[in-house]
Parts: sequence; structure tokens; C-alpha cells
Amino acid sequence: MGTNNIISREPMVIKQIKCACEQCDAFEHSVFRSLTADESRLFEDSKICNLYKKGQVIFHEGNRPQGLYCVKDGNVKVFKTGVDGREQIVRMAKKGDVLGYRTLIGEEAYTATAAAIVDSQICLIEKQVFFDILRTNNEMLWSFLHLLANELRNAENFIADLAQKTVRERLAEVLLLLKNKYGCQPSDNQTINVVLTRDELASIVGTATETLIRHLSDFKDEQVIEVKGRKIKILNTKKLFHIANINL
DNA sequence: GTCAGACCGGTGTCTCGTGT
DNA sequence: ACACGAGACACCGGTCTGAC
Repeated sequence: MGTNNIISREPMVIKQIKCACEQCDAFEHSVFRSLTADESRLFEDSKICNLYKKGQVIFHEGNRPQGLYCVKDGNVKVFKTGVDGREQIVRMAKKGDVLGYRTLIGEEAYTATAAAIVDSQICLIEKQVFFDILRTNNEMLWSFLHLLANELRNAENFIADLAQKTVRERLAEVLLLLKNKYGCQPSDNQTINVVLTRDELASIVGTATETLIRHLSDFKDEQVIEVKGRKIKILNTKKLFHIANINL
């Protein structure tokens, strides 16, 4: 079902809003936290903050990058489309995360497509301003190097997992990763704080939707998780680590 | 309010690979 | 050759959403 998601082909932007980096909730935890007041001003003058509806595409695979995207609010999936039309989610981005910096630095076209999975606010920072600041701000440069290293490590792990782990093991690992990245709802400290369709979850795990549903049912039967609609509550984290073959 | 179409989650059945 | 498990294809029924 990965092929029939509501993905608008054109990156039609609904609304532009005005926002200041220093007043942004995501600023303190982002790679831009080392920006000086002058640099922040440069950023603000050059950037555009857009509102994207759920399903709307932020950038398309194959297009040339116009600048750097920063998630001010919301959640974004980055995916590649295979020859059979099926999508494979290669990365998830949340508030404070940046998108498209690798292609920008590498001076290449986007190697994947990014789309909002919930209504999201995304800032676009002008390419030249980003490069200018990267050349003068060593701390920010290091933050981006650190980010690149992390992404490379995650990609290596993902390739190894795809080759060596079963769907059951990968699903357990993905649930733990989602819990780690998005946290849990404060009400019970168990329900993962991100809502994904079965399609999207299957696309992260790298399997078909029905296989994913079967394994989710197995986890429910084993009382490892509880499922309410699209919300997943982790009941037994230790067992999930065991299933995922991750040593604590 | 009704209806059609799209979307979504779930199930039955089949294929394929692997171990014995 | 056979059994078994993993995973995919095809299909069904429920829900949502937008047009009228």
C-alpha cells in the first residue's frame, strides 16, 4: 500500500509565517545553538518559514537543493521510492532536526523525498547564508560533522539489520528506536509519542504492511505491546530488547 | 444527510528459501 | 522429497472525507 499514500506531487505551500530563530522552541537543541546574535539575524533575514499539511512534500528526490530545511514543529519522513514504486523510509525528522544538509554540502541532487507526516512548520535557510556561516562558525561546523557521523553510523546499522535480522527483530528494534527518538506520552510514560500508519511503520521496518500487522499482533498476544488505533504502548521494554537481539 | 471513492487495517492463501 | 517458517499478493470490510 506504500504506493497509494497521499503525497502531493507539487510542494504546494499553504502558508508562510514569520518566526525568529532565538524564540524557536527547537533552537536550544538544534545544530544552530552556537549561532551568534549577528549570525542569527543573517539567518532570519534569509529564511522562509512554511506550513506544510500532512502528506505534503517538502522536497523531491532528484531536485536540486535550494537551501537547508529545519523542522520548527511537526514530524517529517524522508523516503526513497524503489523501482516497484514502494517507498522505504530512510530517516525520520522531528522538531529541531535539519534536512537536506548532506546534499547541500555534497553539491548533489536530493537522493530522497521528504514529506510531512503531520501538519508541520519547516524553515528554509538560504544556501549561501548557510555556507557563509559554516565557514566562519567552527562550533556549528563540528555539530554538522557530528550529525554526519551519526547518520553514517545509523545507515550502517540499518544495512546490517536488513541483511541479518528478521522482520520480527527489526520491528522490535524500530519500536525501541521510535521510543528513544520521540519519547513517551507523559500520561503513562509508555505510549510512543509519534503516530504512524501501518504503511509508514512497514516502510521503516522494510517489509509489507500485512507482515508488519501480523508481527504487531504477535507482540500484542505476547503482551509486549498494547495497540490503540495508531498509538503503540510498550508494556515490556526488556523483552523488546531481547526480541530485537540488542544486548543491554 | 447521502453517497462514492480513497484510505486503512486485517486475513486467507500462495510462493520461496532453508533445513532435515 | 518434505516440512516449516517468512514474507508477499490479493482481497475484504470498516472508516474517513469531500462533493453534492
